[in-house]
Amino acid sequence: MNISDAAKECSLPTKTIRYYEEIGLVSPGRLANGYRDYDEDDLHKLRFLQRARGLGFSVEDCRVLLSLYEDRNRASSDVKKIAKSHLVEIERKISELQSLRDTLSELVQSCHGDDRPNCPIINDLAR
Amino acid sequence: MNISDAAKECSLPTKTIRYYEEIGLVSPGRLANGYRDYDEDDLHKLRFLQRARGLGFSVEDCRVLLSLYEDRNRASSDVKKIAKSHLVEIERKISELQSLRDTLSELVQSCHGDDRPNCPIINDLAR
DNA sequence: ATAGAGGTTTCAGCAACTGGAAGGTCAAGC
DNA sequence: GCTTGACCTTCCAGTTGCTGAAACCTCTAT
Repeated sequence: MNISDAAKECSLPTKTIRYYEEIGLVSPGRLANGYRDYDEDDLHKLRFLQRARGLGFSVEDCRVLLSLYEDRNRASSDVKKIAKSHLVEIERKISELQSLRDTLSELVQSCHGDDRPNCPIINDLAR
Repeated sequence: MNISDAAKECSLPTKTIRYYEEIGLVSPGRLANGYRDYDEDDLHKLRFLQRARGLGFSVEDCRVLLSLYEDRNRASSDVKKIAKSHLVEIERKISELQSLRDTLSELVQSCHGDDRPNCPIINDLAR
């Protein structure tokens, strides 16, 4: 299967797929004309990457997850460890953003937003 | 005031301060020896940037906010518009992360995390 | 023969810094 | 006067995860 069909199949841009190859995540075979040729195994990995990235795992996490995915004997605790620490990261980000939102939304609400120059938002930033 | 004192004063790394100068956000004077020399005005701007970046405004937002900050006649609605759209962005990110967290936390919970190879997380990613 | 829709590589750029190298400057201590 | 160490300077490269564009090759259809 050529790259654009693989792209459709896995919901990834061709650019991204080539990039994943460049950094050693997927290595499709090549046809006589030099075109990349994706088999079922490659497609599986690409779908795996698409899902894992979609869940916010870093590319380096994905590299490890892929190798665990390919290792029929890995312990589920190895996978769980990565997922858990990613989860902690996500939760940290959420609460950080929530406190940002609270501060910012107070500022926005206190600003009348009219033609006059007085602005509590700017005042706060400049304080 | 030299750069490292300014850095302490504004809670910013010197590298960042030089970077802000490079992209035209702050332009301190120079001493005879070539050292940067920050006056109160520069420090105000740096503190402003520190706060605004801390609130998650992009550097380009900060550029606009700074110019509004310096414009004694700007309308508060100009500021409010930027802050509001930033707020929307933050709220979008929060709910995105929340749904990520929900999915991931289900997966993590369903994985027993022991020595055995069977792993619902990997299974899900590979599906 | 040619047009166009694919494919290939390589380089540059995005955001917002951060690290490091190579070198100039300054104050203190001997 | 000299050295040491802590500053300062500039410039270049790297980070993350792609994305755009240029220059070129290949295949298919007309």
